[in-house]
Amino acid sequence: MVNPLPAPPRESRASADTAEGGASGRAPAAAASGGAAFSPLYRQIKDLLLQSLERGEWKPGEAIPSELELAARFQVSQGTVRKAIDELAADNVLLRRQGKGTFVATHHEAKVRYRFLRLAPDEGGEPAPAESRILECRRVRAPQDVARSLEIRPGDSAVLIRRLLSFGGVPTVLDEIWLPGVLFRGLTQERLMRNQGPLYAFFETGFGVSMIRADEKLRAVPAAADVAEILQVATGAPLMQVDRVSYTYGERPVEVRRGLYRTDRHHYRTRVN
Amino acid sequence: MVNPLPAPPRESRASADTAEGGASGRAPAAAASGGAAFSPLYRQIKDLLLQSLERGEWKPGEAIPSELELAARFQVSQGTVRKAIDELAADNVLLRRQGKGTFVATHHEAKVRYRFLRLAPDEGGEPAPAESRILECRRVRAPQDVARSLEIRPGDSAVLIRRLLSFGGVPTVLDEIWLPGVLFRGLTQERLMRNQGPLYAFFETGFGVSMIRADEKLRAVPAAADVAEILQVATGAPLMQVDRVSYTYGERPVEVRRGLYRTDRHHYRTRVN
DNA sequence: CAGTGGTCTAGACCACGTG
DNA sequence: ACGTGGTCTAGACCACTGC
Repeated sequence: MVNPLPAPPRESRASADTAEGGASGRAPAAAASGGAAFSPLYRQIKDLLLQSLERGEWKPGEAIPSELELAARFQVSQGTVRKAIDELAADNVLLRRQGKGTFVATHHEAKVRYRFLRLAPDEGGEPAPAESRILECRRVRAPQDVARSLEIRPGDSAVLIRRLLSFGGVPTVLDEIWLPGVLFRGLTQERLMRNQGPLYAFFETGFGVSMIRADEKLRAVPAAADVAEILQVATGAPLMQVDRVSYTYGERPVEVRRGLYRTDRHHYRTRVN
Repeated sequence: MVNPLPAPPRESRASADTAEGGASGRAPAAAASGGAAFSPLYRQIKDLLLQSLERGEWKPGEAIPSELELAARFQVSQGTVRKAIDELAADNVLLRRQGKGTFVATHHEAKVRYRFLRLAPDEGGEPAPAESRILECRRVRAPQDVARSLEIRPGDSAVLIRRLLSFGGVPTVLDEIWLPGVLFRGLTQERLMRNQGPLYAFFETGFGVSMIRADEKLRAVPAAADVAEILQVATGAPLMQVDRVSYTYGERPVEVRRGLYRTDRHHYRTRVN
C-alpha cells in the first residue's frame, strides 16, 4: 500500500509542475502519520488545482488554463485533468462554459448570489432584491464558541458585523457575523457601508476570501425583545434561527454567522436527496 | 438540428434493447413539439436505466447488470454506460460498490434512512433511534392544495397519515402525510402499525414506491393548542414547520408532508454549496 | 482466480463561442 | 477558422470482493 503514484507505466512525473512559481511536487506526504494514502491521479491533480486557487494563481471570475494546457503542465492526459475539473465543477468551485473555457466561481453573479441565501418569498418566483443596512461593525476578541468554530484561539482578534436585510421595506433577516481578524485586516464600518451588492462578493474582492460552502443548523426560537423591535414583530414571536459556518478552499472555516429570519412572508427552501 | 443520435459512425443502433421485455427504441420523440432535443448518448442510456428502474426490472437492494453487460445490451461502449451510471449514483438512485457491482438504492439502510430526516440532536453525534407512533390513518378526498402538489385532481382518493416521532421518550416530530390513493391501495392503519422501521422503507417494499428526493420549505410557527399538547410544549411556542414534497423516478410527486418539529434539543442540519 | 467497478490513456469527432 | 469544452470509443491496467 501507500503508493500514491500508481507506478506510471511511462516516464517519471514526480515533479511535473514547472510552469508555475515553483511549488512542491505532486506526491502527497505518504510516509508521514499512519494515515490512509493512495489517492488516484485525478484527485492529486484536483488538489494541485485547489492549491493554485488558494494561493490566488487564478482569481474569481477569471478563466483557468485550458484542459490541454493543464494536461501538459501536469504531464497527464486530458481525460485525467477533465475528471479533476469535473469534481471541482460539481462542488461549484469551478464553472465550465462550453466553447469559452473553465472559470473560477465568483459571488459577483446573481446565480451564485442566491445559492447562499435560501430565503424565498412565498409568492412570486425568485427572491426580490434585498436592501442591506449595516447596524454595527467593530473589532472584538473572539468568544469561546465562535473561536472554536473558526478554529482560532479564544481572545484572538475577530470582526463582528450586525446587519439587517429588508425586502420591499420589510425587515426580514437580522445577521450577526463573526470573521477572523487576521484575514480581514482593513475591514472597517466605513468600507462596509460603501459596499453595495452581496457581502460575499465584497469579501472576495476586498480580502481574497472565497466562500465555497457552508453548514447550517436551523431552529425555531422566540424573538427576544431587542430583536423583535428591529424585525418589527412581537416579542416572543417565532423566528427561524440559522447558525452558519462558512468554509473556503481546503475546508478552512472563515465565517460564523447567526441569522434570525422572519418567516411570515418568506420560507427557507431546501432540497434533500 | 434535432438529431438525437449523433450520427453513429458504426452500425445502426436504433432499436438496441432486445434483452428486455420489448420496450420502445432509444431515440426520444424528437419531431414532436418544438421542444429542445439533442441529448447525448449517455443521457439516453441514463433515461433507459431510469425506465427500467421505474417499471421494477431491478428492485431496491438488488444489483443491476454489470457495466459490460449493459454496454452490450445498449450497443455502446462501457465508458458511455459508466457515465450514465455515474450520474445516477450522484443522484443517489444507484449505489456503486467496487468489486461487487452496482445496486439500486434502498431505504432499508441506516445510511439512506437519515438522509431524509434532517433533524440531529444538539449533543451527541448521530441521530438517536426514533420511536414512531401512528396517530391516525384514513382514506380521504384530496384537498385542493395537496392535490396540486401531488399532481392529482382535487377530490381524488388520498391517504392521510398522522404520526408522532419521539426521541428518548420526548415527543419531537408531528407529521401529517398525504399520499395518492391510487399508488397506496392496500394501505391500512393496521398494516402501518405492524410496520417497524422507517416509513419510506415500508412504502418501498409494500407498495413499490421509491422516494428519490424531496423539496422542503421551512418556517418558524407558533404551536397551535392541539399540536402543543401532543408535542408537550406551551401553546404558541416556536416550532419549525417543514413542508415537504417527495418525488420518485421521473420527477413524479408521490408524497406531501407537513412536519412540526420541536427544536429545543434538536436542530435541522443542512449544507449549502 | 475470475468478475466487478475504478483509473488512465490516446485519439476522433461534435457543439459552442469568437473572431 | 480556430480554440474551448463535451462526447464517445477502445484498450490497458489497478483495486476490491468472493469463490
